[in-house]
Amino acid sequence: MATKFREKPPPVEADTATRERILLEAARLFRHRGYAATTLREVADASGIKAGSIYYHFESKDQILGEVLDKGIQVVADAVRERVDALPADATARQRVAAAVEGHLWGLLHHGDFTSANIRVYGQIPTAAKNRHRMVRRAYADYWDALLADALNRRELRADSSTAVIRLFVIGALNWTVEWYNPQKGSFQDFVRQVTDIVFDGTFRRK
Amino acid sequence: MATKFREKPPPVEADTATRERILLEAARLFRHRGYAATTLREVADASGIKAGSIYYHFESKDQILGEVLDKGIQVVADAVRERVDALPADATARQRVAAAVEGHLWGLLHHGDFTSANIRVYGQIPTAAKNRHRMVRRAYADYWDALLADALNRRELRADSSTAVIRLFVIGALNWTVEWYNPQKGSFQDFVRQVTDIVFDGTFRRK
DNA sequence: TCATATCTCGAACATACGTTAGTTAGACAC
DNA sequence: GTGTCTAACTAACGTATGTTCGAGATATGA
Repeated sequence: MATKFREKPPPVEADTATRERILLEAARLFRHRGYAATTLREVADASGIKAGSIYYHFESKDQILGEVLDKGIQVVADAVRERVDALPADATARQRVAAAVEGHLWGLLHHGDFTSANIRVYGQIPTAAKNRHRMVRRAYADYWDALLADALNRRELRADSSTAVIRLFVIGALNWTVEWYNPQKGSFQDFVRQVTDIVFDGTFRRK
Repeated sequence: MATKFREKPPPVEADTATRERILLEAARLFRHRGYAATTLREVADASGIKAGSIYYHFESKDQILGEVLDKGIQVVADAVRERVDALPADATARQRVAAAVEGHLWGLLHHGDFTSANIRVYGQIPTAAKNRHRMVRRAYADYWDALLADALNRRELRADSSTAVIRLFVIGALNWTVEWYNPQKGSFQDFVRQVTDIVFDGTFRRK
């Protein structure tokens, strides 16, 4: 039988509001309870709908997880690129990495539920979900590798560790700040300054 | 009716072997799947017994979690104290912190299932379990605070960040290494050197 | 006003979970 | 040999989960 085409395709984003709401509450719950411990009934409750209604917006709990994970990386990557791209062409590597650190921290801490959900949950999800999400992570890691390789070429980066180790160490350290950063103790800008100082120059005075 | 006392109390550790086995496999599964996603039937399977038998050794799944969490901190704290205590009395603060970093990394990476389970799961457990475990964490944090306060007094530590921020940043960065450390890429000692260098002196050359 | 598309609801489903209880087999003491 | 302790087993219980599905409600457009 012949397929009947619509004259006008329906709006791709039918009801954005509750869909976003579901993602937001899911991220918050994944962050604080983990993926398996979070029930769709809780997500629905927090979103002001019933559990069955979730399936109008998503195909499965797994799909919600996927979107939460992706967004957790995306908000950070966007904030980083925005700040690095805003620099003048003759910026030093140190300035570029500083901009990346600030962007990373900003995205991380201003979308804490998505980023923390990503960080906390990623290690514990089935391989299939991991594989689907891996590309997004890989792209962001590559961006940092390029940034650090450039800093090494310009002889601004210290050379006694590989750039891979530096990247893993620094991003790991930055990521973990979402677990202990307290916005009530000083301004965000001051926090960025402290963290950037430690990343660049370490914690001890020079011997 | 009168309670009848035993002449000889039974051995406190009746069957240590399978009990330890259960803890080990539970830690491994908690690490890789999370607490809620790990079933006692999986733990039992991995331990070579049946699910019901777990209740001969433990009162509940919660109790297993508690012991896994505690051990995750304890193995690290022990390794740190051992190395710091072995230093001569006139050791510099830098030497003392270096010993602590090495101890932390050693405990962390040589008992990866317990330490990683602790790190990954702690943020996602019910408040009751968190409160029970909090003291153990607090004690270890205090130890580092003392170490760093001493380094600050001796003017070896840089003074432009609070010791609390430094402790949180450094321990967070160290903890995260369990997520990416690869023993097949270089020796443990070389890894410790790289990480210690970054912690002390940062990633960039001095301006 | 009617028809259609959008969104939500409520009830049900099969499955899987932590936990309990009763039982059994072997080891050791008297 | 009898009784007791240890350590494991099997089977079952009640509950909660992700998901499905048909039926309403609301709004939009002809």
